[in-house]
Amino acid sequence: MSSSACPSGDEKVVLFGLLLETNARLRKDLGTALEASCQLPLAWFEVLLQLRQSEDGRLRMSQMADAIVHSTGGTTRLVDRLEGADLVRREHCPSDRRSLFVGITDAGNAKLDEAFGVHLDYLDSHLGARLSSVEREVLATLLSKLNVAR
Amino acid sequence: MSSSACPSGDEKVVLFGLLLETNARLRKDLGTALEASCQLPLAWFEVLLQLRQSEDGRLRMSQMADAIVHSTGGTTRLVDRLEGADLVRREHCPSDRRSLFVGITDAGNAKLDEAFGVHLDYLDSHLGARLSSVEREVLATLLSKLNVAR
DNA sequence: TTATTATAGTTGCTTATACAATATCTTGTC
DNA sequence: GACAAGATATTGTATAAGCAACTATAATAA
Repeated sequence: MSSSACPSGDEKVVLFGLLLETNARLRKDLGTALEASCQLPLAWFEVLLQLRQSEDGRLRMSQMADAIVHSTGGTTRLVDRLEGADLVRREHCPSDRRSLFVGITDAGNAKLDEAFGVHLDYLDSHLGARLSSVEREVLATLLSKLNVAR
Repeated sequence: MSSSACPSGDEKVVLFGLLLETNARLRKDLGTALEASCQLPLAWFEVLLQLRQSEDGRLRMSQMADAIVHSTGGTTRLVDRLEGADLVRREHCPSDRRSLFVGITDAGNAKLDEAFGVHLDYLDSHLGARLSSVEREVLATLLSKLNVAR
C-alpha cells in the first residue's frame, strides 16, 4: 500500500519524471546513433558543440565545465581524451596563467560537421516528427525559463 | 571560423541542447538536495519512485530497467545496492522462473516519504517558481509527445 | 611588502554504469 | 518430448564521472 499522503501522482512530480525520462531516452538514442555512425561519444559531441556555439570557438576550462554541467575534474579528463584524439587543443590564457582555453581544431570541426549529419537526421525523426514547429518553439521557451539561474 | 553549413544555430539543435542542459541542471540540483537531506542518491530515489507509481508496488527487473532507462546489468547492480540497504526486496515470479519482481519495503516507503518532502520543496522552488500551472501543463504535454515510442 | 584568502585546473581514489559473455528458463517446432 | 531460438537476469571487465586533496596563480588586506 502506498503511504499516506502519496504525492507520487502530484502534477509537478509527474512533470519532473517526464523530464528525466525524455532526456534519458533522447540521450541514449542520439548517443547510440552518433557512436554507430561517427564513433563519436555523445559527451565528445557536446564539447565540440559548445565550442562551435561559443563566441570565438574557444572556452576556458571552467566555462566548459559549466556549459556541459560536469565537475571540473571530469571536464579535465574529458578534454584530455578529446585532445588525445586531436579534436581539441588547450591554449594558455595570456591574461591569467592559471587559466586555459579549449579550442576546436580543424579535425574537430571536420568531425563535428560529420556528426551534424547524423544529429540533424536524428532530430528530424525525433523532434521534427513528433512536434510541430510551433510546439518546438513553445518547448524551447519553457525550457529556457527552467534554465534561468534562480 | 565555424565551418560552412554551420547548423549549430539550427532551431532543433538549440532545442536539443536546451533539453540536455535543463535536465543536467535539474538532476544535479535535486541530487545534491536529496543527498544532503536524506542521504539518498538520485538514482535510488528514481527506483523508489517507479515502484510507488507502479500498479502494485513492484516491477520486474526488466520493467524497472526500462522505466529508469538503464541497462539491465546496471539495474541489477543498482537494485543490489538498494536491497543491501533494505529499501527494496527481490521476489520470485511464480509464473516465470527467470523473472524477478522488485518490491518496495516498509523502510523503502518510509525513506521515499522522507525524500518527497525534499523533492516537493525542490519542485516548488524550481518548477513552481519559474513556470505557471498552465505552462507546466503544456510542458508535460509536449514532453509526453517526445516520449512516445516511434 | 608580505600574509591571507580565493580561483583555475589537475590528480588520486572510489563508485556507478555500460557492454559483452554467461547461466537459466521459456516457447515454438518438428 | 527434444531441440533450437528467444527471453531474463547476473557477472566480469573497462570506462567515465564525481569528490576531495593538491599545485599554481591571482587578488586582497595588513
